[in-house]
Amino acid sequence: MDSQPVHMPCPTRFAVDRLRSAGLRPTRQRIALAGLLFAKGDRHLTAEELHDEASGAGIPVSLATVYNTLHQFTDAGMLRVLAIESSKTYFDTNTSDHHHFFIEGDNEVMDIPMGSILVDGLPNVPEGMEIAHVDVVVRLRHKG
Amino acid sequence: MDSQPVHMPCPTRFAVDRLRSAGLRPTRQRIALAGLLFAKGDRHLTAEELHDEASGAGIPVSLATVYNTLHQFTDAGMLRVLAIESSKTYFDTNTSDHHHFFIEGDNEVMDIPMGSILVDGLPNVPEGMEIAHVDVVVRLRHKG
DNA sequence: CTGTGTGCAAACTCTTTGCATAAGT
DNA sequence: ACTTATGCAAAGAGTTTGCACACAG
Repeated sequence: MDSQPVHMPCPTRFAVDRLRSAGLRPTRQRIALAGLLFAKGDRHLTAEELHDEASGAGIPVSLATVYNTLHQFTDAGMLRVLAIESSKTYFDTNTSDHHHFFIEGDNEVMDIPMGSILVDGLPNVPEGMEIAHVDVVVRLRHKG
Repeated sequence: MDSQPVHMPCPTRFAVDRLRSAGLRPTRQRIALAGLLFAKGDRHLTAEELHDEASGAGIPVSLATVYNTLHQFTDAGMLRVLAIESSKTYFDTNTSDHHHFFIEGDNEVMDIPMGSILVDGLPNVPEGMEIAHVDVVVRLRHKG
Protein backbone atom coordinates (compact mmCIF):
# COMPACT_ATOMS: atom_id res chain seq x y z
CA MET A 1 0.00 0.00 0.00
CA ASP A 2 2.61 2.42 1.09
CA SER A 3 3.85 3.42 -2.29
CA GLN A 4 5.81 6.31 -0.85
CA PRO A 5 8.43 4.78 1.41
CA VAL A 6 9.30 6.96 4.38
CA HIS A 7 12.92 6.74 5.30
CA MET A 8 13.00 9.56 7.78
CA PRO A 9 11.43 9.77 11.21
CA CYS A 10 8.57 12.15 11.57
CA PRO A 11 10.28 15.01 13.46
CA THR A 12 12.72 15.35 10.60
CA ARG A 13 9.91 15.53 8.05
CA PHE A 14 8.31 18.26 10.09
CA ALA A 15 11.53 20.23 10.32
CA VAL A 16 12.22 19.85 6.61
CA ASP A 17 8.78 21.17 5.73
CA ARG A 18 9.14 24.11 8.07
CA LEU A 19 12.48 25.03 6.61
CA ARG A 20 11.27 24.76 3.04
CA SER A 21 8.26 26.95 3.64
CA ALA A 22 10.56 29.51 5.23
CA GLY A 23 12.68 29.44 2.11
CA LEU A 24 15.67 27.90 3.86
CA ARG A 25 17.53 24.96 2.41
CA PRO A 26 17.03 21.98 4.67
CA THR A 27 20.62 21.11 5.51
CA ARG A 28 21.66 18.54 8.09
CA GLN A 29 22.45 21.16 10.70
CA ARG A 30 19.33 23.24 10.17
CA ILE A 31 17.14 20.14 10.30
CA ALA A 32 18.79 18.97 13.48
CA LEU A 33 18.59 22.38 15.17
CA ALA A 34 14.98 22.89 14.10
CA GLY A 35 14.23 19.45 15.48
CA LEU A 36 15.70 20.34 18.86
CA LEU A 37 14.07 23.75 18.93
CA PHE A 38 10.56 22.92 17.86
CA ALA A 39 10.10 19.35 19.03
CA LYS A 40 9.22 19.98 22.63
CA GLY A 41 6.91 22.95 22.95
CA ASP A 42 7.96 26.48 23.77
CA ARG A 43 11.56 26.99 24.65
CA HIS A 44 13.88 29.82 25.61
CA LEU A 45 17.46 29.14 24.72
CA THR A 46 20.76 30.84 24.27
CA ALA A 47 22.99 29.93 21.35
CA GLU A 48 25.38 28.20 23.69
CA GLU A 49 22.63 26.11 25.28
CA LEU A 50 21.44 24.95 21.89
CA HIS A 51 24.98 24.18 20.84
CA ASP A 52 25.53 22.07 23.96
CA GLU A 53 22.27 20.28 23.37
CA ALA A 54 23.17 19.52 19.78
CA SER A 55 26.60 18.26 20.76
CA GLY A 56 25.05 16.11 23.48
CA ALA A 57 22.67 14.63 20.92
CA GLY A 58 25.61 13.64 18.75
CA ILE A 59 25.01 16.38 16.21
CA PRO A 60 28.31 18.03 15.49
CA VAL A 61 27.63 21.66 14.67
CA SER A 62 29.80 24.66 15.28
CA LEU A 63 28.80 27.48 17.57
CA ALA A 64 29.13 29.94 14.69
CA THR A 65 26.61 27.91 12.69
CA VAL A 66 24.25 27.84 15.66
CA TYR A 67 24.38 31.63 15.81
CA ASN A 68 23.90 31.94 12.06
CA THR A 69 21.04 29.48 12.10
CA LEU A 70 19.28 31.15 15.01
CA HIS A 71 19.40 34.46 13.21
CA GLN A 72 18.18 32.93 9.97
CA PHE A 73 15.27 31.37 11.84
CA THR A 74 14.57 34.70 13.51
CA ASP A 75 14.56 36.52 10.16
CA ALA A 76 12.20 33.87 8.84
CA GLY A 77 9.82 34.54 11.73
CA MET A 78 10.31 31.16 13.35
CA LEU A 79 11.96 32.60 16.46
CA ARG A 80 11.84 35.76 18.53
CA VAL A 81 14.73 37.42 20.30
CA LEU A 82 14.28 38.28 23.97
CA ALA A 83 16.19 41.19 25.48
CA ILE A 84 15.81 40.18 29.07
CA GLU A 85 19.28 40.23 30.39
CA SER A 86 22.20 42.20 29.16
CA SER A 87 25.03 40.10 27.84
CA LYS A 88 22.97 37.10 26.77
CA THR A 89 20.55 36.73 23.93
CA TYR A 90 17.63 34.39 24.44
CA PHE A 91 15.72 32.95 21.50
CA ASP A 92 12.07 32.12 22.04
CA THR A 93 10.31 29.48 19.95
CA ASN A 94 6.98 31.09 20.70
CA THR A 95 6.62 34.01 18.32
CA SER A 96 3.12 34.97 19.41
CA ASP A 97 2.36 37.92 21.64
CA HIS A 98 3.15 36.94 25.20
CA HIS A 99 5.26 37.91 28.19
CA HIS A 100 7.86 36.39 30.47
CA PHE A 101 9.02 35.56 33.93
CA PHE A 102 12.74 35.85 34.47
CA ILE A 103 14.13 34.10 37.51
CA GLU A 104 17.05 36.06 38.84
CA GLY A 105 19.89 33.91 40.02
CA ASP A 106 18.84 30.92 37.93
CA ASN A 107 18.73 33.02 34.76
CA GLU A 108 15.72 31.04 33.66
CA VAL A 109 13.01 32.33 31.35
CA MET A 110 9.40 31.13 31.54
CA ASP A 111 6.31 32.08 29.62
CA ILE A 112 3.59 33.91 31.45
CA PRO A 113 0.34 32.14 30.63
CA MET A 114 -1.59 34.00 27.97
CA GLY A 115 -4.29 36.30 29.16
CA SER A 116 -3.14 36.34 32.75
CA ILE A 117 -1.50 39.71 32.37
CA LEU A 118 -2.96 42.90 31.07
CA VAL A 119 -1.18 46.04 30.03
CA ASP A 120 -3.50 48.96 29.87
CA GLY A 121 -3.47 52.67 29.40
CA LEU A 122 -0.66 52.72 26.93
CA PRO A 123 0.82 56.19 26.85
CA ASN A 124 0.78 58.52 23.90
CA VAL A 125 3.48 57.61 21.51
CA PRO A 126 5.78 60.39 20.29
CA GLU A 127 5.10 61.97 16.87
CA GLY A 128 5.90 59.82 13.89
CA MET A 129 6.42 56.70 15.96
CA GLU A 130 4.44 53.54 16.31
CA ILE A 131 4.57 50.66 18.74
CA ALA A 132 6.55 47.74 17.43
CA HIS A 133 6.09 45.57 20.48
CA VAL A 134 5.34 45.70 24.18
CA ASP A 135 7.49 43.48 26.35
CA VAL A 136 6.67 42.75 29.94
CA VAL A 137 9.24 40.99 32.07
CA VAL A 138 8.25 39.95 35.57
CA ARG A 139 11.50 39.41 37.43
CA LEU A 140 11.23 36.81 40.17
CA ARG A 141 13.53 35.98 43.02
CA HIS A 142 13.57 33.10 45.45
CA LYS A 143 11.66 33.93 48.62
CA GLY A 144 13.29 33.82 52.00
CA MET B 1 28.66 87.82 57.29
CA ASP B 2 29.46 84.89 55.18
CA SER B 3 31.79 83.28 57.63
CA GLN B 4 31.88 80.03 55.68
CA PRO B 5 33.44 80.80 52.35
CA VAL B 6 32.18 78.56 49.59
CA HIS B 7 34.88 77.66 47.14
CA MET B 8 33.00 75.05 45.20
CA PRO B 9 30.07 75.50 42.90
CA CYS B 10 26.81 74.09 44.10
CA PRO B 11 26.52 70.98 41.93
CA THR B 12 29.75 69.67 43.43
CA ARG B 13 28.47 70.20 46.95
CA PHE B 14 25.37 68.26 46.07
CA ALA B 15 27.35 65.40 44.59
CA VAL B 16 29.70 65.25 47.55
CA ASP B 17 26.80 65.02 49.98
CA ARG B 18 25.14 62.32 47.94
CA LEU B 19 28.30 60.28 47.83
CA ARG B 20 28.94 60.65 51.54
CA SER B 21 25.48 59.56 52.51
CA ALA B 22 25.89 56.54 50.26
CA GLY B 23 29.06 55.69 52.11
CA LEU B 24 31.28 56.35 49.09
CA ARG B 25 34.41 58.42 49.35
CA PRO B 26 33.91 61.58 47.31
CA THR B 27 36.81 61.32 44.93
CA ARG B 28 37.38 63.63 41.96
CA GLN B 29 36.06 61.08 39.51
CA ARG B 30 33.01 60.08 41.50
CA ILE B 31 32.11 63.71 42.10
CA ALA B 32 32.46 64.52 38.42
CA LEU B 33 30.48 61.49 37.26
CA ALA B 34 27.75 62.06 39.83
CA GLY B 35 27.61 65.64 38.67
CA LEU B 36 27.08 64.60 35.08
CA LEU B 37 24.59 61.89 35.97
CA PHE B 38 22.37 63.72 38.40
CA ALA B 39 22.60 67.33 37.29
CA LYS B 40 20.10 67.27 34.50
CA GLY B 41 17.08 65.22 35.43
CA ASP B 42 16.48 61.61 34.49
CA ARG B 43 19.00 60.07 32.18
CA HIS B 44 19.63 56.72 30.52
CA LEU B 45 23.25 56.16 29.71
CA THR B 46 25.69 53.47 28.82
CA ALA B 47 29.11 53.40 30.40
CA GLU B 48 30.66 54.46 27.14
CA GLU B 49 28.31 57.42 26.72
CA LEU B 50 29.15 58.66 30.19
CA HIS B 51 32.83 58.17 29.53
CA ASP B 52 32.61 60.22 26.34
CA GLU B 53 30.67 62.91 28.15
CA ALA B 54 33.24 63.08 30.91
CA SER B 55 36.10 63.27 28.44
CA GLY B 56 34.30 65.96 26.51
CA ALA B 57 33.87 67.93 29.72
CA GLY B 58 37.58 67.78 30.33
CA ILE B 59 37.34 65.20 33.08
CA PRO B 60 39.93 62.52 32.40
CA VAL B 61 38.54 59.26 33.72
CA SER B 62 39.18 55.77 32.46
CA LEU B 63 36.43 53.59 31.05
CA ALA B 64 37.18 50.96 33.69
CA THR B 65 36.57 53.52 36.41
CA VAL B 66 33.32 54.56 34.77
CA TYR B 67 32.15 50.94 34.87
CA ASN B 68 33.28 50.53 38.48
CA THR B 69 31.64 53.76 39.50
CA LEU B 70 28.36 52.97 37.79
CA HIS B 71 28.20 49.66 39.60
CA GLN B 72 29.06 51.25 42.93
CA PHE B 73 26.29 53.81 42.39
CA THR B 74 23.92 51.00 41.47
CA ASP B 75 24.79 49.03 44.60
CA ALA B 76 24.24 52.19 46.61
CA GLY B 77 20.75 52.52 45.12
CA MET B 78 21.53 55.68 43.19
CA LEU B 79 21.10 54.02 39.78
CA ARG B 80 19.10 51.24 38.21
CA VAL B 81 20.25 48.88 35.49
CA LEU B 82 18.01 48.49 32.44
CA ALA B 83 18.06 45.26 30.48
CA ILE B 84 16.50 46.58 27.34
CA GLU B 85 18.83 45.54 24.65
CA SER B 86 21.21 42.68 24.59
CA SER B 87 24.83 43.65 24.45
CA LYS B 88 24.48 47.04 26.08
CA THR B 89 23.78 47.95 29.66
CA TYR B 90 21.84 51.13 30.29
CA PHE B 91 21.97 52.87 33.65
CA ASP B 92 18.92 54.86 34.69
CA THR B 93 19.20 57.74 37.13
CA ASN B 94 15.54 57.34 38.03
CA THR B 95 15.34 54.50 40.54
CA SER B 96 11.63 54.78 41.15
CA ASP B 97 9.08 52.40 39.70
CA HIS B 98 8.50 53.35 36.10
CA HIS B 99 8.69 51.99 32.57
CA HIS B 100 10.36 52.78 29.28
CA PHE B 101 10.11 53.45 25.61
CA PHE B 102 12.91 52.06 23.53
CA ILE B 103 13.31 53.50 20.07
CA GLU B 104 14.59 50.82 17.75
CA GLY B 105 17.15 52.05 15.29
CA ASP B 106 18.12 55.05 17.40
CA ASN B 107 18.74 52.87 20.45
CA GLU B 108 17.30 55.59 22.60
CA VAL B 109 15.61 55.07 25.93
CA MET B 110 12.86 57.35 27.26
CA ASP B 111 10.78 57.28 30.39
CA ILE B 112 7.11 56.56 30.07
CA PRO B 113 5.29 59.21 32.08
CA MET B 114 4.25 57.84 35.44
CA GLY B 115 0.72 56.61 35.73
CA SER B 116 0.12 56.50 32.02
CA ILE B 117 0.61 52.76 31.89
CA LEU B 118 -1.07 50.11 33.94
CA VAL B 119 -0.09 46.50 34.32
CA ASP B 120 -2.91 44.46 35.70
CA GLY B 121 -3.86 40.90 36.38
CA LEU B 122 -0.41 39.78 37.37
CA PRO B 123 -0.21 36.02 37.06
CA ASN B 124 0.29 33.60 39.89
CA VAL B 125 3.90 33.44 40.79
CA PRO B 126 5.48 29.98 41.11
CA GLU B 127 5.90 28.46 44.59
CA GLY B 128 8.57 30.00 46.75
CA MET B 129 9.08 32.95 44.43
CA GLU B 130 8.26 36.59 44.76
CA ILE B 131 8.20 39.45 42.30
CA ALA B 132 11.38 41.50 42.39
CA HIS B 133 10.34 43.92 39.70
CA VAL B 134 8.06 44.31 36.71
CA ASP B 135 9.63 45.88 33.66
CA VAL B 136 7.58 47.09 30.74
CA VAL B 137 9.39 48.10 27.58
CA VAL B 138 7.36 49.66 24.79
CA ARG B 139 9.45 49.29 21.67
CA LEU B 140 8.86 52.04 19.13
CA ARG B 141 9.81 52.32 15.52
CA HIS B 142 9.72 55.21 13.10
CA LYS B 143 6.48 55.25 11.18
CA GLY B 144 6.43 54.97 7.43
C1' DC C 1 27.97 21.03 -11.55
C1' DT C 2 26.73 25.45 -9.21
C1' DG C 3 25.57 27.97 -5.58
C1' DT C 4 24.68 28.07 -0.85
C1' DG C 5 25.94 26.52 3.90
C1' DT C 6 29.36 25.15 7.22
C1' DG C 7 33.48 25.05 10.18
C1' DC C 8 37.22 27.08 11.95
C1' DA C 9 39.80 30.65 13.72
C1' DA C 10 40.37 35.24 14.15
C1' DA C 11 38.29 39.63 14.99
C1' DC C 12 35.20 42.51 17.51
C1' DT C 13 32.42 44.64 21.25
C1' DC C 14 31.29 45.16 25.81
C1' DT C 15 32.71 44.36 30.37
C1' DT C 16 35.64 42.83 34.27
C1' DT C 17 40.01 42.18 36.73
C1' DG C 18 44.97 42.54 38.66
C1' DC C 19 48.35 45.25 40.03
C1' DA C 20 51.24 49.36 40.52
C1' DT C 21 50.35 54.27 41.32
C1' DA C 22 47.72 58.18 43.08
C1' DA C 23 44.46 60.35 45.98
C1' DG C 24 41.42 60.85 50.15
C1' DT C 25 40.95 61.23 55.30
C1' DA D 1 50.40 57.26 57.31
C1' DC D 2 46.99 54.25 56.09
C1' DT D 3 43.36 52.92 53.27
C1' DT D 4 40.80 53.00 49.34
C1' DA D 5 40.28 54.43 44.41
C1' DT D 6 42.17 54.88 39.88
C1' DG D 7 44.41 53.84 35.42
C1' DC D 8 46.14 50.88 32.37
C1' DA D 9 46.46 46.90 29.94
C1' DA D 10 45.25 42.40 29.67
C1' DA D 11 41.81 38.93 30.12
C1' DG D 12 37.17 37.35 29.61
C1' DA D 13 32.47 36.48 27.80
C1' DG D 14 29.37 36.63 23.97
C1' DT D 15 28.88 37.32 19.25
C1' DT D 16 30.27 38.15 14.36
C1' DT D 17 32.89 37.57 10.14
C1' DG D 18 36.05 35.85 6.21
C1' DC D 19 37.48 32.31 3.68
C1' DA D 20 38.40 27.48 2.20
C1' DC D 21 35.91 23.19 2.01
C1' DA D 22 31.56 20.45 1.82
C1' DC D 23 26.99 19.59 0.75
C1' DA D 24 22.10 20.17 -1.40
C1' DG D 25 19.60 20.67 -5.52
